[in-house]
Amino acid sequence: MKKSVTIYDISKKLNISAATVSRALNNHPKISQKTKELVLSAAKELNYIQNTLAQSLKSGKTNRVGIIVPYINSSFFSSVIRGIEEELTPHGYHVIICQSHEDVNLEKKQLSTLLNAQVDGIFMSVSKTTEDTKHIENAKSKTPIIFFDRKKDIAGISTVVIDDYKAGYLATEHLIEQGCRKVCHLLGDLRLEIYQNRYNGYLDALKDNGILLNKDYVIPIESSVEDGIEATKKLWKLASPPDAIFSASDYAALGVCQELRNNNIRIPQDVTVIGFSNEPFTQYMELPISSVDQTPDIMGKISAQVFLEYINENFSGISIEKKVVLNPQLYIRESSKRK
Amino acid sequence: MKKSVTIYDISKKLNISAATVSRALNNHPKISQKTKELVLSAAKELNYIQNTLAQSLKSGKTNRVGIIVPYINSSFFSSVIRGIEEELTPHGYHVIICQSHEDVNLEKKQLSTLLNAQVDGIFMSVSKTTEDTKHIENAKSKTPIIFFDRKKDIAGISTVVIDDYKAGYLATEHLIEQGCRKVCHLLGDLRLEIYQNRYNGYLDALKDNGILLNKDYVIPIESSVEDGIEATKKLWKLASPPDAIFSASDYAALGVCQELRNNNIRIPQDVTVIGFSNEPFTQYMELPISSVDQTPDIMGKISAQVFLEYINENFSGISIEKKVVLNPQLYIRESSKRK
DNA sequence: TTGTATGCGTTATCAG
DNA sequence: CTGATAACGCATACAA
Repeated sequence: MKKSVTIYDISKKLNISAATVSRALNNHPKISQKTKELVLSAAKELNYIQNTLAQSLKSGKTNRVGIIVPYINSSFFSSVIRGIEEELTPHGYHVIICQSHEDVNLEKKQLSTLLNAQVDGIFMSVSKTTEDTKHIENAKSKTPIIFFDRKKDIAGISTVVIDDYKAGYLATEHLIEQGCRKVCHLLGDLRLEIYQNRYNGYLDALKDNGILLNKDYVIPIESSVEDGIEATKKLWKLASPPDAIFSASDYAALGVCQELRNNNIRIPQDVTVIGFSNEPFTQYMELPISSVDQTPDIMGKISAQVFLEYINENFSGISIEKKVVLNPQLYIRESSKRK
Repeated sequence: MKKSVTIYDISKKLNISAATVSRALNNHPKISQKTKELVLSAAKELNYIQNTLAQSLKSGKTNRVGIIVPYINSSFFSSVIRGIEEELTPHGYHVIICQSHEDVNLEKKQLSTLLNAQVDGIFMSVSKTTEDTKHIENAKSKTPIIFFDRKKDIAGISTVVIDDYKAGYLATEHLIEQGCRKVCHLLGDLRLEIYQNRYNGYLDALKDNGILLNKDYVIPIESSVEDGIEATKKLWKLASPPDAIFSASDYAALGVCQELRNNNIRIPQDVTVIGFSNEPFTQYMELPISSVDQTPDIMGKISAQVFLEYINENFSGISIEKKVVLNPQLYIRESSKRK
C-alpha cells in the first residue's frame, strides 16, 4: 500500500498540532487566517487527501447511499439511478450500485454488504423472487430504506412508485376510445405488485366500459420480444382475435408489432397497440409505438428527496413514512392513434 | 444516530476479550470451536453487523472501486458498468458510480471524492471536455486507474478499448463492398480519440479502395437524431449526394434513415447506412440498421480483470501497464445489405 | 487458545 | 486562537 499523507504529516512540517491542522482544513472559525493559509498550502504541497474513512468512523455518517436494482442496464433503472445520483451529489452523497439479478439470495447478500459499508440509506427495487421480506425488515432498523417502483408493504418504509393501476386503466381506456372492444392484455409477472396493478386497471377499464372480460385475451408474458411474438400467434389462433393489445412490456409490444406486420395485419387500423415503459426504441420505430412513461428521472429525484427529508427529520427524532405516487404519462403514438 | 452493535458488546456479553471476538468472527485458526460458536450465536442474537469502515481504516483496503462515466443511463456505459460489477462482486468489491456530465470540472471533483473515499481503484471514461489531464495523472499516484473506451495517453495507466480505427475501416469497407463509391461520414466530436480513430479508419478505407476524399462528405455531428436529420439535409443539397453513410453514432444514423424515408429515398437500394454502438433500437427497426458493436459487457469484464491483476501483481511490487484492444463486431442488417 | 495494548486518521472536548 | 488527549470499531503484535 502507498502510505498516505495525513494531517499529522502536515502538523509535523508546520510544527503545529494535528488538531489545528484538522480545524484549519475544516475552516473552523477560531483559527487564524494565517494558519489556515499555511495549512492549506502545505496540504497542497504534500498532495494531501482527506481520509473520509476515518472521518466517517468518527462521525457515524458515511455520506454514501446504496441502490439495489435487478439490473443496472435497463433504460428504466439506469434513469432512476441517474435521477438519484444527480439529486444527491450536490448534497455530498455518493452512490453505490448493486444488482440483484432478480435473485432474492443475491439481494440479501447485497443488502448486508451495504449495511456493513455503513451506508446512510438504501434505495431498492425488489427482485421478482423476493417473497419473504425478513431481510429487508431486519435491515430497516439499521438504516433508512426507500422502495422505488417495485415495493413491498412494510411498515416504516417509504415508497416512491407510479400509479400502475391508473396507468393500466388509462392505457386500456385509450384503446377503447379508439373504437376497440376486443382489448387484450399481455400480463407481466404477478409476483410483482406493479403488474398486478396494471392488470387491475385493465380489468376495471373494461368493466367501466361495459366490456366483459375474455380470459383468452389475457396472456402472461416475460418482458421480451419473443414472448410478444408468441402471444400474438396464440391470439390469432382464436376464433375471434382481438382488435387491441395493451402490453405490460414495451419489448413484448414490439414483438406484437413485428408479428402483426409479418402477417399483414395493419396497425392501428386492424389492431391498436400500446406498450409500457416508454423505452427509447418505441418512439424511433417507423411506426412509433404508444407507451406509458414511468418518469424514471422524477422517480429517482423524488426518492432522493424523501431520503434527504428523512435524514433531516430524523435528527429531530421524528420517524416518518412517506408514500409518494407519481402520475404515469401516456405517450400516444401511431400504433394506437386512429383519430 | 442508532448506536451500532460492536465486537465490544459481544465481548461483554460473553465475558471474553474483544480480540477473541474479532478472531472468532474472522474464523481465525487458533480459536476453539466452542468459542467460535458462542461468538457467532451471540452476534446473531445482538444483530451485529461488521463495520467495514473500521476494518478498512485498519487494513488500508476498502474493497471499493469507483467508476466515472459521462452518463450512466446510456446503453453502452450502463452495460460496461454491469460488466465491471459482475466481475468484481464475486471478489468482494463494491462499485461506486459517478457521472461527469461531460464536464471536466465535475470530473475533477468526482475523482477527488473517490480518492477521499479511499477506493482501491478507479475505472473511467473521460469527458469530452477533458483536455488537461493533470488531475488524472495526479490521482494515479494514489490509486490504480483504468481507462475504458475513452482514454487519454498517460504513462502507467492501463486501458481497455475497442479498435475504433479498425471499426471505422471495416464499416467503410463494408459499404464500399456493397457497390458504393460516394461514401460519407458523420463525424463525432474530435476531442475524443475514439472519433478521431473511426475517422482515420474511414479515410484509410477510402484510400485503399482508390476513392478520393470528398470533404463535403464529412459532416461533424453530435450523437443525436436531430443532427442526423440535419446532416442528411445538407448532404442532399449537394450536386452529387452520397450513396452511403457511415455514422459514428447510431442516433445520427437513425436520423439519417428517418430523413431519407421522408424523402422517399430507398435504403439500401439508393443509399446504404451503418451506425455505431449497436444501440438496442437498431435491431428493432422495421428496417434494421447496421451497426458496430463495442462489446461493452466484455469491455467491462476485461477492465475488471485488469484491475484484479494489478491488485495482485502490485502486492509483489511489480507495476504494470496493460493496453487491451478489443475487436469491434460488425452487425450487418437491412440498412446496408444489398447482396 | 486467549488477553492486553496499540494504531489506523480524524474530530470533539477540555484546557490553556 | 491553539494544544493534548480520547474516542470511533476493528485487527494484530506481543504476552501469557
